[in-house]
Amino acid sequence: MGHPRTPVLTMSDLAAIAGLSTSTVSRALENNPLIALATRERVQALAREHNYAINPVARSLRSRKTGTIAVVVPLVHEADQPLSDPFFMGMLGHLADALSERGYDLLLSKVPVHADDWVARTIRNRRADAVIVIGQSFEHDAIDAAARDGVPVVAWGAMLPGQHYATVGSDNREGGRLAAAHLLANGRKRLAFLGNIELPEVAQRFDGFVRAHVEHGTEHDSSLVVPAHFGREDAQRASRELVQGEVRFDGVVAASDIIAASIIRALAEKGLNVPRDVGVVGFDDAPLAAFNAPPLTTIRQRLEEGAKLLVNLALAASRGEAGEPIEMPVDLIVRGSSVQ
Amino acid sequence: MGHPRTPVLTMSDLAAIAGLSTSTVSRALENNPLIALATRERVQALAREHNYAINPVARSLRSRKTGTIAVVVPLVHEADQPLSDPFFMGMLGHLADALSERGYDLLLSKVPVHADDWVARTIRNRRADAVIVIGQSFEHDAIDAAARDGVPVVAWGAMLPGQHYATVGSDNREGGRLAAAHLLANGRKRLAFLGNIELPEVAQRFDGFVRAHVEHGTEHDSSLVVPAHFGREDAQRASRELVQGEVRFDGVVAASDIIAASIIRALAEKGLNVPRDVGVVGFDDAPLAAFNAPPLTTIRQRLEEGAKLLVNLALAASRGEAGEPIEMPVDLIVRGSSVQ
DNA sequence: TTGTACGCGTTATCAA
DNA sequence: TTGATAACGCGTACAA
Repeated sequence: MGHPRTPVLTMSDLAAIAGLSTSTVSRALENNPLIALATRERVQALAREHNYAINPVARSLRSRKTGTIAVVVPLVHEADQPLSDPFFMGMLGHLADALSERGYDLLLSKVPVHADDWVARTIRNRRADAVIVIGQSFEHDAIDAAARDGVPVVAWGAMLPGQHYATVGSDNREGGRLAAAHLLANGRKRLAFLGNIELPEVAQRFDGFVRAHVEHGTEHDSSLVVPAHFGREDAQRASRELVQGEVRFDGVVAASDIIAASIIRALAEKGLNVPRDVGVVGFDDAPLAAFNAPPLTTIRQRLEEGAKLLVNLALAASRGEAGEPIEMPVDLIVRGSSVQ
Repeated sequence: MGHPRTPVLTMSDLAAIAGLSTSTVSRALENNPLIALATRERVQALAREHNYAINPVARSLRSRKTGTIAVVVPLVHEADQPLSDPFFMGMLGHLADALSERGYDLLLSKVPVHADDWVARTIRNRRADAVIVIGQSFEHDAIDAAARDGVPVVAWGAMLPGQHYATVGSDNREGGRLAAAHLLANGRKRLAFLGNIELPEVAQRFDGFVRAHVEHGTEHDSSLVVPAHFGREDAQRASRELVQGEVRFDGVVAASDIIAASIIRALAEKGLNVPRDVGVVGFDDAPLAAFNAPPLTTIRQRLEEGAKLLVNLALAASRGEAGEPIEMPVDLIVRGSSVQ
């Protein structure tokens, strides 16, 4: 380490080597047909030979494009480490794929929400051509304000009335409805809902949960609605709370697979069996869902497709084009946690 | 969207507003004590008021610092989506934390290995102040060459003789030894090893596996060494292969928790019970390990600490300072998959 | 088909 | 304590 450090070649160095002007070299490297084919090939060969790479920073300054998209993950609670949530991970991976396919880099930011207006600041810090926010969280207003201001920003999350930015998200209401309807159809009578309904997406899932009850001609017990954040620890805390409460239940709709796994574990600790005593439905269809004991019945979100759409919208936004919110269909995946 | 787009304020705009020169403003924003305190405060207030933010690109061009560290994840196989591996995700999350604590951004690249010299190219593309490679994979030579060339690069992975870059990694030999010794000590007689020993880290784990046999006065059966990549699909394929093979075994050391979960599942499909019929030890202590059925006995890697060390080394490297390879202790975590 | 000249927005050097 | 001026490395009108 700390070795030779070959002096970095600059474009004018390369021009000197080639006996050309920098403009010609610049155009040749871009394969600009204005330049004679022979010249282009010679310059490109020279560049390879001398290990020359365009300085992306200078290029950005001049062209006002960074070739980078920022992905920001709002952290709801300091303690949360949501990057460990399989949904975030999966989304991140697919975004990385979709972006690199388009030749873009991914700048990752985890930003503590409500730390003043850090989300807005991060968004405004034009270090990237556009910003993708994973999960509006409580930041809808900040994102919306930035978007109104002309910041190219899109988000994964719920479609909200009057929003000024494009979103891609699952049909959360349908997801919540499918989950609850499935349990009710299988003879479960008293369903609990585990999730933080202050988050727009979760609120919509809960809407669907309520609607399924209406459609089934029953009512849900609001004392069985327990707030649980996506973080593993809080999911465990909330699960224990629900299990140790006095209100009986025989079905649970959870806002994520992590939460579903937590409640199953908490039930087991109390000697209750899933699915015999309680049916559980998760959300996400995370990779772990199939491996859980028992395998999780869950609502599948189409992450890969969603990531591609988000990237499309983000790139469009970076060009100043508007985009329409997209709501993606979800699927109920029935596994062992809900049926015998 | 595509709205007003407030014209972006430049530093000289702000200077004009303040009635100062750009030099003074630049220094005032940096809180340079050369500038009168009153002036500094006035400028900073003005900046906030007008929503001014330094253009990071121009700043980089001039100062030759990007405030960004690149994290590259070599993809061994096109089909692999290693970002879904809990180890990578965890590492990434902790790196993001450690970097943002130091005020750095994280540029994420997934690079297809052996796509010519893409790793080297990415590394050389000074879009970041330093590069952290997660998992040397097969790229040791490329990384080493870049490092010899003066590229500030560090890696998570195995300590290899004569390397020119700093590494942080677990004591893989001890990990492999602990895992195998634990199974042997509990009466298992015939141990299989599931993992791709062409990867330096896995090779070292296998070394430890062999060593445990020697210490125990037994021999391992080389037909029970089955290559398995970290990807979920290949882990399942390899697990089925091992289970359907003719050679009997009563213990498995897996190179990751994902692989451990896969073999347990494959055994279950064949009607074999873990831990009764076969004892299984994983590697990583991923969050899912405790949730698996049965909960996984595993070798814990100290990710958070490792991430911090990697960041320290990367920043040191960006300053041209050398760093020493670090090998971190591992711990055997005994859970239900290895003992009754 | 190639070259000249300027500017992107900042920081560093030197002078005042 | 502040200001003038020159880079940083590249892209692009405009000229040749």
